[in-house]
Amino acid sequence: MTDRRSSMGSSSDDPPNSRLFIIAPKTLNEDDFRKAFEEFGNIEEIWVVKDRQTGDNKGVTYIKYSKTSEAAKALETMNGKVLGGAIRSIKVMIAASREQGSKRDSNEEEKMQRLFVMVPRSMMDSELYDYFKQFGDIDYASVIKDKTTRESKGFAYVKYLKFSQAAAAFEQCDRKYKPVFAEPRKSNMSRNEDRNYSSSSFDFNRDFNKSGHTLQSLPVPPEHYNNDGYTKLMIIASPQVNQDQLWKLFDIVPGMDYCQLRYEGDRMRPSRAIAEVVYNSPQWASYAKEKFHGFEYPPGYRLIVRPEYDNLRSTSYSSKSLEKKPDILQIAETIAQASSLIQAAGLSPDLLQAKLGLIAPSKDSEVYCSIKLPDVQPLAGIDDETAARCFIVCTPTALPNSVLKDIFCRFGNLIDVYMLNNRNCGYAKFSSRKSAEDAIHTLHGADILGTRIKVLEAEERGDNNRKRQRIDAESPF
DNA sequence: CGACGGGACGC
DNA sequence: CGACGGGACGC
Repeated sequence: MTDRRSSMGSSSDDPPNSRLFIIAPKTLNEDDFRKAFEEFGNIEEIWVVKDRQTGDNKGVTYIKYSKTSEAAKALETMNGKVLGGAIRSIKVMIAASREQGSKRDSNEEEKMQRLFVMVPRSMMDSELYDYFKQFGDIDYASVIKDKTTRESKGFAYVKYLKFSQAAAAFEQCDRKYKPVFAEPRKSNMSRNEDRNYSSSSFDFNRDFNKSGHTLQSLPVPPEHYNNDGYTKLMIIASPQVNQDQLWKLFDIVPGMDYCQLRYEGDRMRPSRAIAEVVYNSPQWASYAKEKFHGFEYPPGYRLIVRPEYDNLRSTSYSSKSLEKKPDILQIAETIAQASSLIQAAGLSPDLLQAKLGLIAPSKDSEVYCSIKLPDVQPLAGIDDETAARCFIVCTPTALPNSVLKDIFCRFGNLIDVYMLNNRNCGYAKFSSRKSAEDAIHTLHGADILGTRIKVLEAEERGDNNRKRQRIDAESPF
């Protein structure tokens, strides 16, 4: 049952793109094809299609190779060639799957030249390029990133100029990349409005947990800016945020009247923080909404900011806001501050903290982490192998990836860090044993953003591990 | 007290 | 121009 041929048959597309579809003069027979195509690799089958009744050659032939790269070389060399004294040349293509039949999609070539690969979340485009260029001429190498945070999603596209180059990468790249041939990008179909912007569908858990896909990306028409007249905002934030922090954050925008915060849920372990923030003018209120909605504070946790309409003031604000309005320079500076804050959301929490130092100077690092952290260090090189792994446990719940990365990179040589799906444990991979040991030594038992983390040496993966405790218990002392 | 991931592109 | 046959029971 481990024999994949038994269920697939040699005419299937396994490995992918290893079967040729050939249009050729009807005079050519199987031997003609064999002679011409055997030099490119191991041919599993040649099938010259004949009419069921008459037995006539239909001018269509399939050739199945063992390897994708063999089919690639054969295609690139033989397409357009004339075989065995025939008049017309042959046309060589990659056969579509049997299910797909004869229909072909628009981006035919892209399907053969582009790979979809898994990469460590630390990998950047340039590193991806530098690794994959050894297999051929790269059209582009692109790590997919979250739209708003710019964090890597952990996968990437690599497109080559030739099928044979993509095939070489597909077969020879390190298996940790788990390469597959990429599905062609969806062509100009009907522009689907797949996002649901209904404003009543705020879901705290969704917006809290999901990275990068919040209502924040909603395009807001400029007219919306001042029209509503609201001056009060409702904020939903991580329960780790306190009133002082939130006050200082929203006070960046001029004209804040007050900020009041309460917690929801268990008193000892609140589920979220809810705040009301009131500005002395609708302009600043909507400006603040614009800037802070979706902003990561603390890093990894997006604020949800929405207008509150219950308390609309008429026009009484106007005189007040006029008299309190700072001068132009001051406004410009403040906006610049706020903007750099917003941009910093995509950067490391370390850098973000530096920015936040402007407004919450003293104990911000203690909010972030209970211990003194080393400085941020560069990640491991792209060819570095994993030398040691840490096993991580977060209580009560997993930390966001951006935070994990920031914490664990500080010991140097970090390859990747991730939590297992829907669990509070995960792994950090290092290319240096010392780095892993340092991380364990420093981070074990630390408190990060209100989350207690354990950092242990990871057990060898795979086989059932004997329990150490038992052995320890048996040994005297 | 938790143990081995994940998969689709801003036009 | 141009899209899918034939093989066959062993442990």
